[in-house]
Amino acid sequence: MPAASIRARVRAEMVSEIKDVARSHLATDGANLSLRAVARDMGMVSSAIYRYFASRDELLTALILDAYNALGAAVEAADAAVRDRRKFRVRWLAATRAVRHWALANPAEYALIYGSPVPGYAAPEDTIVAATRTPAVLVAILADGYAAGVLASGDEPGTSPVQPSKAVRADLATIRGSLAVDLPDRLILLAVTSWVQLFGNVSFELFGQFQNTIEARAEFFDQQMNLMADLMGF
Amino acid sequence: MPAASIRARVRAEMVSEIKDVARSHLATDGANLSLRAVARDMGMVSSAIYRYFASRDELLTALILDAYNALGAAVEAADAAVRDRRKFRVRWLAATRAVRHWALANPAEYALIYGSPVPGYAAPEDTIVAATRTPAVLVAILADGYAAGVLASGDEPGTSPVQPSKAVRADLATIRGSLAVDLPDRLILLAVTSWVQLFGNVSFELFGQFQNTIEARAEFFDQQMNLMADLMGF
DNA sequence: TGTACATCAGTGAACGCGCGTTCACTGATGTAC
DNA sequence: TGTACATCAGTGAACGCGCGTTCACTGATGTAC
Repeated sequence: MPAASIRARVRAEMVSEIKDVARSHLATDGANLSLRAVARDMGMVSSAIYRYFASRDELLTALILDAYNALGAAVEAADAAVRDRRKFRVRWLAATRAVRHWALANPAEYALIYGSPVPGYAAPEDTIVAATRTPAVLVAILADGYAAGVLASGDEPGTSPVQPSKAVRADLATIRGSLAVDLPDRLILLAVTSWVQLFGNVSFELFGQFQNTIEARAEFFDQQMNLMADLMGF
Repeated sequence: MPAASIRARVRAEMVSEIKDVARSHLATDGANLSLRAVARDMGMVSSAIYRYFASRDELLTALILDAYNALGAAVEAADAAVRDRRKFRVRWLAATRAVRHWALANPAEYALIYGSPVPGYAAPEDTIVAATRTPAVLVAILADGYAAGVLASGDEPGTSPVQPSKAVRADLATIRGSLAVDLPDRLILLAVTSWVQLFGNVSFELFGQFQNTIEARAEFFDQQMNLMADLMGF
């Protein structure tokens, strides 16, 4: 192995060690991440960090990207682990539980990507792509169910009293396009609804809104996700 | 009027002016609220703030309390403004839209109460009471609908494929007790679901998750709230 | 109504701490001939 | 294989700034007799 790539490998290890330390700081300080504190923990002088990240914002961006990808990977793995691909409700529960478990295991990173935005920080475009990974899995499960003929398209009367307006249908079309799935409006709408319900539940649990109210958190979550599965028709 | 109460009134005005200035700072700095910056904006020396608030945390707590109460008051007023008390879907839409509008008008305060928790800050018990005001309105609308015989109790077969477990039913009983409403399990569950759906939508819109995805925000929100109304049976 | 005293609001300086970022530098590690 | 040079990682000091909180103090405003 040429010497140059050794240097590159050491460099990559340093980058990931800095991110690891920064992640552990997120847990206590939230998004008020301090470069100096990270450097201190690594036994370096604060200016040394600038060899690896051009600024605090760049480090934050890296952490946000990693978080989206870690969550996305966890959800993909959970769905992929379901042997019988035609058991759509099982896949749905596996994927949504993976979101909850990842969030509970990494609360600070979850807050970084799904909590209130960091003041004065604007996420670059890259993060938007990574953010799509998780919803893509959820929609794929729905699309598979629809393709298998399990889910009703909703054309029959009585399934959806309030029809989406033209503007909403345009948004649904955008989603259909960007995720490249062939689903009728009603199911895309339900997918978004379920997506909101999923993250709404996780955020409420993590951010303390369920305190003194919902104590059987795991069971309640399953109940909610089953309700959404009922709605979608799995 | 006795002189003492003049002093008390001036004092009260100062307290509310400090809170106003602090609120305007929340908008740019998020929860990293700086006492010194607030004092500067008021043309005072930073230590003067301590005549009115014992610490930064106490000021934050006051802002959180105010935010919960302002939101609660807005929602109560929106519901109360519906003349025909038996038009439950209209009341539901009025109340939920009030949440969204208040949040859009006061994004920083919304983030303060429904965003990621401020690191190192623990909300005292008082705030929990104020936090109940908004859900109380939502549940009251549901309870009125149920009392009027408009909503199905859900005892008939086929309405809810997955029954709540014993632990979840215990949580539902707690909610029934603390809000003092007489609703069957199924409707309390749907109330919580709708509550989560409501704030999930508002948070996603405010925290940027709908960027490049949902553009017809107001119409989409109405669509979602109508869907929940369908579910509840209004 | 007038005076002595107590309460209160706000000042200004200080303590002790933290931060992001820049810059000239030292050594070590790699590259080219 | 050996040497001259370039690249790179990390240092240490400094800039200029911010923060929450304490404390002794000055005046003004209220209270009690």
